[in-house]
Amino acid sequence: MPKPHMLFTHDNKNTHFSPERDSCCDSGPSRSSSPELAVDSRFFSNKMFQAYCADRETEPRSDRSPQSAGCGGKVRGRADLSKDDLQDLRLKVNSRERKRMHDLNQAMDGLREVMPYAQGPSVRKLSKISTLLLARNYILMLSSSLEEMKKLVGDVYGAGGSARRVLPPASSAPASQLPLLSLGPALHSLVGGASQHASVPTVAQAPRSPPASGYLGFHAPALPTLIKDPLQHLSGGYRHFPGMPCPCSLCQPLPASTASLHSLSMGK
DNA sequence: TAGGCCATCTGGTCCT
DNA sequence: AGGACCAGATGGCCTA
Repeated sequence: MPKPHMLFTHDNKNTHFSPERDSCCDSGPSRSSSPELAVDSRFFSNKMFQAYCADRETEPRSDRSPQSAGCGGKVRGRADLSKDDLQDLRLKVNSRERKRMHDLNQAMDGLREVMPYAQGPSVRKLSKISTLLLARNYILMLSSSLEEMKKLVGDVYGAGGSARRVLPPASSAPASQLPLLSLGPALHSLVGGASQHASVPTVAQAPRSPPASGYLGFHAPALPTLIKDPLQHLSGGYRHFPGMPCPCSLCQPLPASTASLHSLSMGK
């Protein structure tokens, strides 16, 4: 016997049926990371949908005032609402919550798009937690690179050199092409499993690389699954990006200035 | 088959 | 009062 709310869902990975979709407050699917909401014909023949319909049909509708039903203004307290009205309210709330989560997923997709990680149909999508952790390290790395760049420019100008002819404009290089000095280990540990679909063969990690938890900047208990096996990335490949410095630990040693950043703990 | 990840529902809380 | 936000619960899909 499924929970009541489960009557409204069907195969949430591939197809969805949501009675709430009829709500006037629904603004339509906004999700890109999850399947579009669609009515699956199979649902109309299964027991879940029949149970849902039977449930609604058996409810008395005479007490359904036009003011309290649907998205109309509510004039009664929640305790005074009929069963039908409560259900309508519940569907409305569910619809809003679903849309909110879809928007959140869309933002997550937007974040994935700007992450220096191989993307494509054959590559498994980064999980949410991996995306967030990777994004954090990416920001730290970019900040560190920027500081180093400033220091370098300062040194060059301080020495009276002709930096203008040597150094490209700061804005000429996209952020994704800045040196990924310390992102490699984090990438390896975060996407070790996901990158198994990548075409690049497995690479061995340099022995100097610190444990993944240290690079990720979070403590082990916070994410036991991700760091369950710090060397898990050894079994996965990493896709090198053309025209982009390789972030993997083999190609890029970890500078001290960046390493210090990774000792920061991630606050909750 | 267990575990990870996810979408969804739900009730509570806070804010406008 | 209504909406946003959050966390817990639940069940489905996928992978090792």
